Amino acid sequence: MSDINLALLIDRLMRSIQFGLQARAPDFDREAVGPGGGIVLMTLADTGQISLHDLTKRVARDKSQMTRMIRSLETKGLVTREPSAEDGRVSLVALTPKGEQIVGELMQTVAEVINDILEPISETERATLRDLLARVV
Amino acid sequence: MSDINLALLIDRLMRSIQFGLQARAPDFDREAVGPGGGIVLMTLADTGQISLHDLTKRVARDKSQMTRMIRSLETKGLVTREPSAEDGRVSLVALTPKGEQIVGELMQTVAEVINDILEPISETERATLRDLLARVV
DNA sequence: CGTTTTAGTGGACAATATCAACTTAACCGG
DNA sequence: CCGGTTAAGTTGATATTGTCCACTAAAACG
Repeated sequence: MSDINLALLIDRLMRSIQFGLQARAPDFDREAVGPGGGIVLMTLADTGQISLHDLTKRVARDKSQMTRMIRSLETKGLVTREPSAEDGRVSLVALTPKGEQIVGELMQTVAEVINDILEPISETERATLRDLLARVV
Repeated sequence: MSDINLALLIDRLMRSIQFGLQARAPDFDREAVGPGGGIVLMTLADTGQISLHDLTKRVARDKSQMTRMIRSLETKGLVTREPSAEDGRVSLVALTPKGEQIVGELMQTVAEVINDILEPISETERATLRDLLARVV
């Protein structure tokens, strides 16, 4: 039928993931980065070094918010910032070794949680789901 | 490969929807229910009259948050609450006629936005996506 | 050059989330 | 029937996140 409640489905799915992670958070979120920080870290693991501006667009958050988030992660020693050589305005963000380690643990836990959630659908269907989502974003 | 960045994909998709809606918000969000209120209203349209407790579980939010949200929607005249006859603890929430109208406009706009976002995939693929999501939540 | 974008920062404030304590009503075992 | 326990809702306090706007400094542009 209609696209109408796709939004509700996605919202509920997102919530399920958050809840699942939260239940296990004590095991892995030692640095207390929270959900927002987790998304930023995982995105950084995905992209490698990236400008704050591009990172902001990628995770679709407010730029001022991103400034604060990066600063918080920086003081925890998980990311570094260095000014760009070509453009004096941009600052490039990247994971530190410690950040890499943290994001590794995080992604493993996320994978486990999502694996649980996707239990009702088959392996090939999961691949289909990932493919469809990747194409629309 | 891995399930790892499915979380990122879903987050980005959710964000896209929010942004798309926000851009059009002045056209339809006259009652200023905001994203949270919108989800509650659409869920109510889905379920019909429902207890606050079940509603809370359905949208996976905190019960205290839900209390406040419903009260806010109530003062806007979009929902009603009536105590359950069978159980003196539960209060049943439902849309008012005005709420029905608002949620109608909202769902139409949501459908348009999602339609735009899903542009890169075909009609049958959209059906597949909806089906898969519905089965995992 | 002067003007206009663009990347990033900072402040103020609104919206949501989270956690714990509390009230009242149902439930349940004796 | 009664006391203890669980469940539904409410309230309060606080943390986190989101949003908007003004501002600086460095490109880009004509």
